[in-house]
Amino acid sequence: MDGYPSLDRIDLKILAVLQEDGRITNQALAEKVALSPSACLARVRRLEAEGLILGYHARLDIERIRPTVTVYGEVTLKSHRPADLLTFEAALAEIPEVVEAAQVSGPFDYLIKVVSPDVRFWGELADHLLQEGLGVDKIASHILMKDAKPFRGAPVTARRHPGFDG
Amino acid sequence: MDGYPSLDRIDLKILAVLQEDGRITNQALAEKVALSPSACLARVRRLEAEGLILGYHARLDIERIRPTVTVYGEVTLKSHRPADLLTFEAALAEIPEVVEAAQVSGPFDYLIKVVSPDVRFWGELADHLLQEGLGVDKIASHILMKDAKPFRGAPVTARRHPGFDG
DNA sequence: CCTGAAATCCACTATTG
DNA sequence: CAATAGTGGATTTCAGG
Repeated sequence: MDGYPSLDRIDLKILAVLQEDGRITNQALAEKVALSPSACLARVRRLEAEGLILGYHARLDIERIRPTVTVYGEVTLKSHRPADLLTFEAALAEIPEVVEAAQVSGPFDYLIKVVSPDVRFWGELADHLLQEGLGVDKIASHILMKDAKPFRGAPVTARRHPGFDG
Repeated sequence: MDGYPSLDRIDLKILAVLQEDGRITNQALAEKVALSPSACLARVRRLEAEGLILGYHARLDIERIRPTVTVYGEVTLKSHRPADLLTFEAALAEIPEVVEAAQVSGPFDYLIKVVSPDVRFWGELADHLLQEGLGVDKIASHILMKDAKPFRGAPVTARRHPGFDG
């Protein structure tokens, strides 16, 4: 459990810019953060090596690529022993349609996001999760009706108080 | 409401590769899909223009950049008139800590994901959402304990049946 | 729609401050 | 740690099929 790496204003700016435009050229990035290209590239490589940048990805409009039903599942397990949690997580890792999974506090244990071709597929997937000795007690599901705010990144710098003024 | 664009095997491969590695060079991409660099680039530009590729982003480990508490909020509105939904969604769009929001079916109306510096911030944000004439009835929240499977993209091609064999 | 060539631009590595 | 300059390689455009 080590602390936070020491990041100066330039590092944070680089992270913010790359999160917004992952394909910006190093030259343009260097200009935005007021650094020479070589110094900028060295910082980017350092941020990658430190694991603060985990990867670069194209964001796709999957619903326009093929028919899709996205479902959020609230999964409750029968047991909360660490080994059982890991077994369940390992199973999720093997299912490509489970695109995201979070262990959460509250009345259920995991919130999972599933991108399936139709509702039947989700039904079969839920059945599998309930049957295959994964210790799943129950699953409540919510179908995504509208992607009101697609994920585009988290704020790199924290505000102290929320506000609707920005 | 138009149908799906006609995408051949190469287009789907390009989308899959770029989703996995958004910073791959056009040359390497062209090689992977067995096309010349110029033909490959033309396809990528077409996919971008058609809106199937919405953007490119670095994926950051925000929890290692700064202290973070991620919360899922289940938001119930008082009214479900389209105008009220849009008002609420517009408010969410203005709050950078709300990193994702989905309108869903079921006993609540929106599932929102919030990245806040601490729990107090989330409390204040929830209070604001409940007070400011946005028509919010109630919010149930779940704190993220462990990011069991971070989002890295959705499968570009659909399977017919789920299975744990891959 | 593709290929292939030509020109521009960029990434990356010394080298130096 | 950062700036500068140079080279190899990539991006991008365009002519041609």
